[in-house]
Amino acid sequence: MHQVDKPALELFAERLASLAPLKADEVQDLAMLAGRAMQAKPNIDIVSIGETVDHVCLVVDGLLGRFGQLRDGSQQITALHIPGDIADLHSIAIPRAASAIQALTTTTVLRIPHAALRRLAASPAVVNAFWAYSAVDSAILAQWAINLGRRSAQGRIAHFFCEMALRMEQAQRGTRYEFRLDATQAQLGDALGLTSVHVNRTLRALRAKNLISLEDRLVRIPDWEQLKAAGDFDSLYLQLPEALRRAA
Amino acid sequence: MHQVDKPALELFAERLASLAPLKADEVQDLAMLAGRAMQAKPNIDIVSIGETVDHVCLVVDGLLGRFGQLRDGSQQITALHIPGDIADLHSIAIPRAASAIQALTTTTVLRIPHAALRRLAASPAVVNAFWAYSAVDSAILAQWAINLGRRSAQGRIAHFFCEMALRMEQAQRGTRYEFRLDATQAQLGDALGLTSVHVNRTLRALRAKNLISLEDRLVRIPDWEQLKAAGDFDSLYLQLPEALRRAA
DNA sequence: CGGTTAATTGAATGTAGTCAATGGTTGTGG
DNA sequence: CCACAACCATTGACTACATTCAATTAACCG
Repeated sequence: MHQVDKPALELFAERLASLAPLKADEVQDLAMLAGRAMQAKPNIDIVSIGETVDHVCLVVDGLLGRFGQLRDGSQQITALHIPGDIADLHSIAIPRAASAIQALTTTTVLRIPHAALRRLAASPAVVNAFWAYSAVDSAILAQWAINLGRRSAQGRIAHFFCEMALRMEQAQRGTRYEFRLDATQAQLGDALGLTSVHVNRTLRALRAKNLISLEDRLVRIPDWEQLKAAGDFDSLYLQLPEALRRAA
Repeated sequence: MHQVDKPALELFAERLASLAPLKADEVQDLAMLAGRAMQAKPNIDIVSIGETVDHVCLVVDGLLGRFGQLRDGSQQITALHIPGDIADLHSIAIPRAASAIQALTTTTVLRIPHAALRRLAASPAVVNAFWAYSAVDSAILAQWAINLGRRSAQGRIAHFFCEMALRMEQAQRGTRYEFRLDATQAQLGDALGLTSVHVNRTLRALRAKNLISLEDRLVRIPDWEQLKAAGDFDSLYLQLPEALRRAA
């Protein structure tokens, strides 16, 4: 029997509460938001660049990415979103999308209307929580940029896995030592600014050093401290709640 | 006689107003915010990673950068801020800094207390404008990541100059065809994820193609359309006001 | 006038990209 | 049930873009 995951919306509400003080009933209201569920297939825009949206995308199950596409056909993933994340909460503040959103694997998305969120945002505490959530998203993006700009392939992948490990743990989709990452090596390349070939070779090198093990999309981290060192990773930017921050 | 620039704080207030509807008196209040002015010298943290700040940094004159520093001493600039920008407005939502802030050249900074901004943020319209401002900052960061991850050195620099050109024009510090960028080639390298040597060679190549001309930190763009093409640049993400968007 | 900082150039090196081929797995329709 | 297609991971050989190391020149400053 498969254990039932905590509802994504509840995860989201709790994360907001961990970033800014919210009253119990505000958290309640957030966790009870309604929306339209949909299945998203890979390689199809859920949101396209330039589109003006009137809803946000909550990841219920699967993996969503924000994509920048180049004229020559290559693309760069600028953010990855796991269950409990809202991929474009900022669209409330700026409804015109500057980057596309696509699923990496078949993904269940809950589309929540801006209108509903704006109603809750009448409370100053809630707007502040929304803003703080966006700010963390932005801090993650800054680390992404540092990763792309200044780290070697091995360091990049190590840092990336460290981040995903902690986020997965926070989302209760595994632990930092073992979690499932449903992306192809080509998609990892798009996230890391590498080619799929080089991702493959670099993963092999990391496996050889016993920094990670990876079979069938299941990532295992035998020695957290060593991987952290290899990726020059510091979890500060994730703004983890006290409870999760131990030894992160 | 040097023409007097429009006050940075006024620029900031106007930009907020262009991102979200604000009442005239709200714009007034924003433009009259008080703070403590300071001179910032290059290579010294104005804000350090992990620090909890109680004020934001408005650039009055000069150039500020957000820095990520790596263990090995290399660093990646994740954002550049010109007069009229607040480099860390998000610190109101998340006071603990995830990246350092430094000046690239001697820079005049106005430190405005969070408390003063929070007072104005009592108005829902103002919080929304703050959030929207942060969201644009984040969209710029996403393009930065795309630049670092997927563009060639020439494309990167071309894209970067296009962005700075339009932002300078918006800040009334030059035009998109000619503006002053007070950064060394090593600093450009830190922004672009390249070494100073390669920045130098790539600039030479761009000059040879007549895409830019550059002497004494003055950037000239003889053919805007050509540079746009070289950098695969689309200004959408900058959310420019109607008036500036022509042919951008 | 040294001393520092920045730009520029050359030569050698190295990391990651490109092109290409193979094998494994899955899914599907005849 | 098998043949075929599609997708993904893996590997090899070659290439190319960017880094590293090093040296020179120019500009500026105390």
